[in-house]
Amino acid sequence: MLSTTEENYLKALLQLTFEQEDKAEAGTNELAAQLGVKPATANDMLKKLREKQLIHYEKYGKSSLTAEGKKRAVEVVRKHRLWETFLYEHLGFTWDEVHEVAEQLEHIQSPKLIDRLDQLLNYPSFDPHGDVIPTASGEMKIPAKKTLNEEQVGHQCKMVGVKDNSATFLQYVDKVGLRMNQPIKVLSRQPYDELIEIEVNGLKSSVSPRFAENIVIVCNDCEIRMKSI
Amino acid sequence: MLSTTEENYLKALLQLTFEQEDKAEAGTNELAAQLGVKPATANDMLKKLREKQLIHYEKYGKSSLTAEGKKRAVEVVRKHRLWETFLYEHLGFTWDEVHEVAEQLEHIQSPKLIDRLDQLLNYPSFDPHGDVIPTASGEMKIPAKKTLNEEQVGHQCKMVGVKDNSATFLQYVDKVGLRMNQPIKVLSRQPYDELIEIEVNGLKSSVSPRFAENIVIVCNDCEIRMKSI
DNA sequence: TACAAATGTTAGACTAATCTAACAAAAATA
DNA sequence: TATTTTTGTTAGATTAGTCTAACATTTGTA
Repeated sequence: MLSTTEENYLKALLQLTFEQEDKAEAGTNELAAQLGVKPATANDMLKKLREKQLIHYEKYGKSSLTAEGKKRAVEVVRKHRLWETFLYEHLGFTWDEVHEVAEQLEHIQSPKLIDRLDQLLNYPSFDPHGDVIPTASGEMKIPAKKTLNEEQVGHQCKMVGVKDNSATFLQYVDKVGLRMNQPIKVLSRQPYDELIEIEVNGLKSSVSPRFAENIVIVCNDCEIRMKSI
Repeated sequence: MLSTTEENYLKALLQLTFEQEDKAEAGTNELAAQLGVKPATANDMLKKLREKQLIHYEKYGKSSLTAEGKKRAVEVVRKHRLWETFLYEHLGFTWDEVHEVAEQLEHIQSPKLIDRLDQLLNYPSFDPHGDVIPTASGEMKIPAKKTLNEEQVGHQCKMVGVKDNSATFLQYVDKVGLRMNQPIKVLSRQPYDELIEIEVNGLKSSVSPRFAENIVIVCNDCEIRMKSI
């Protein structure tokens, strides 16, 4: 059984090596910064986690998760995101309030609790921030990226980037009410002029195809490919 | 902010001095036994909690909670029992499974979480074991004790004691399936012979008034008096 | 009441997680 | 390439919570 602290180190390492970018290793200082501890502290823990065969680490080298370490880290992330979803959907927390409490709840040890929570929430694939919730077997469903104009009517998606970085475009994006990771619903597409009607945070707008093809989105409802971790 | 350990000591002291019997103090060995630690360990913590003005304690004397300590302990009990109720009612845990997980969940720090959970559960007064859940203001609704023959038809109650301690009677109690603290439902009362039909753990039985007046119960549905703590 | 048993305390040690300060290695750059 | 900067490590100290072993006090009883 891992301590809360050990779990946090594994989670931080996962976030640095897997989720943020696709570099496979993280440095000691970097990890320490992520966790809000001093490098000396992180260094001790790295040695301890290597002893437990949860990470790969060599003196003066970068660190990465072993298969077992990755599995444990993914379990923590899964719990975190399921709790966030529960707090948001069943207890009326706002999306910015859920994280802090989920940081505590993610360390509760009870496989049955997490299974049942997953069931209660109807096996969600995304948390309130739009992040992917790993399945019980540790797989992550990664939604394919596309642009807003390719999205089907009736589907939900979220913006994860833009193709045009001009000030004019970005100001327009802002005016329409689009924010990174905020859910977007595609309401309709006018046959006459191809205008796309969307709803963001309760606010409805119509955007042109020209605009829409510069908004990179991930679709929550579309076919997804599994990323085994 | 109290540590998980400190909270556990306060809760244990509450259980020893308030819930089990009505003696107002507990000894160091007794407290240590309750928590599964050695007396030396408990002794250190007693000094620490006295420093924080959460308990009354003097060298070689018994310990008891201060007003502030009692308040903190009741909060922990409240959280424990609300979580038990949630696990039982919303996640389909059996009543014997809830305790272990609630021991972990009771230490989650988030007033909002507990308020919302209370609301979700519709402000319950009893947990799945039939124990009283303190209110948000720290009051406990104490159900009045009476005997089974005084209970109304349709009400739920639980056995908390017996008046007759003879072997004959106790064996009969056992045969009917009655256990301490197990929910009993009063199904009907025959007008002809006054036999009381009850249901315990799915098992239906009929008992005589003579039998019923020797079973001490608390009624979950009846009027209750508030015990401010 | 005196002694034995029960209860409670102290001292010293251990582990986990943290820190600071000094030092070592690797990387960047002049 | 030599030097500076960044990065990483080690040593030693600290805090919380625990232990064992020895000692002290209180309680109960012969």
